[in-house]
Amino acid sequence: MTVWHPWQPVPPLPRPIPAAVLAELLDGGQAFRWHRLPEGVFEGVWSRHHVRVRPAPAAPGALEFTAPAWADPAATAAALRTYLAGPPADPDALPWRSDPHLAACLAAFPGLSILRQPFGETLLGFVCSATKQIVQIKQMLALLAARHGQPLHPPGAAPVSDSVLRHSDLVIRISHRLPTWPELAAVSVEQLRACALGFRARHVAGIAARLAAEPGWLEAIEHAPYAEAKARLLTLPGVGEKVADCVLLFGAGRLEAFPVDTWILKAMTRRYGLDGWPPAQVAHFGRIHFGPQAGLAQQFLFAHERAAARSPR
DNA sequence: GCACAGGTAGATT
DNA sequence: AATCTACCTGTG
Repeated sequence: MTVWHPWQPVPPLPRPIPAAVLAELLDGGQAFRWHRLPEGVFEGVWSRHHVRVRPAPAAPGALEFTAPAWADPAATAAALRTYLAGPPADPDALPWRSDPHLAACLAAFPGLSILRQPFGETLLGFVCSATKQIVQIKQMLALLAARHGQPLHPPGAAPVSDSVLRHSDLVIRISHRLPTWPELAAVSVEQLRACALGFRARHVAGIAARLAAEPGWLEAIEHAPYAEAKARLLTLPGVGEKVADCVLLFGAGRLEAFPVDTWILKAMTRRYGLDGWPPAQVAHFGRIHFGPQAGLAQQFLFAHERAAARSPR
C-alpha cells in the first residue's frame, strides 16, 4: 500500500539545482514549511499542495518529486514548477564582474534563486519571523496550520506525512494548510498566542481584521507597482521595512526588493566597509549597487554569510 | 539559569 | 532624525 505516488521528474527549471543548493533554497529562510527527511528528501507544503522533493539520483542538478496518492500528480507538477522557478531572473546580469565578494557568493551557491510563494502565506510567515530563528518560525506556522488551517487531505483520507516537528514536548504533524487571512480573522488573539506567536499574535490579529474589513486589498497589492505595494504593506501592524521587502521578494517576485536583516547588515558592513551605516542607508546602497535584481543578490549574500558563520575559517 | 533570536512601533533624546 | 526600549517565548 503506497500513500505517495512514485517519484517522477520535476519539469525542467531555468537552472540546475545541486543537492547542497536545494537545501538552501527550500530551508534557508525564504519559506518556513519545508522539512528535511533522511536521504536528501524535503517535504513541504504551500497553498493546497503537499510534496516531497529530492535531487534526481541519476541526473545531477535535476529534481524529482512525489505527491500524496489523493493528489493529481500533473497538477502538482505544474504548481511545483511555478513555485520553484520563481520570477524571471538572471544571476549573470548581477554586477559580479566588478564585485569579487558577490562573485564568490554566486560561485558558492550555483542555481540558488528566489521562490514564488503564495502572497498571503508569505505575509503571515514573515510577520511571525520578527526576532525569531527559523526553527521557531516553523513551529509557529506548524501550530497555526494544525489548529486553524484546512486539512491537506480530502475528507475520509488519512494524512500521509510521518514527518513531524517538535515544539517543546508537543509533536506536530504536517497535515494542514496554513489558515487563510479570512480564516485567521475568526481566531482570537489568545488562540494565536497559544500557537507560540508571542507579541506577534496581535500583529496577525490586527492584519486579519484590516483585511477582513477591506476585501480585495491584499490581492491588489500583489500586482501593484513595487513602491506602491510596499507603501501599502507598511500600513499593516507588524509590517516594517524588512518584512515588507521579504513579502514582496518571496511572495510577489519583486526582485528589486532588498530586505535588510541582521545577516545582511552584518554582511554589508563587513564585506563592503559600511561600518556604522543604519539599515535604511544599507538598503539604499544595496539597491544602487546591485541594481534591479538587488533582492536576488541579497539571497546569495545571505546564504554565504550564514554558511560562513556555521564554519568559520 | 540566561542570552539571544531574518523586527516593529512608540517614546525619548 | 537618531537612539533607546518594550514586546513574547523556545532553544541552546
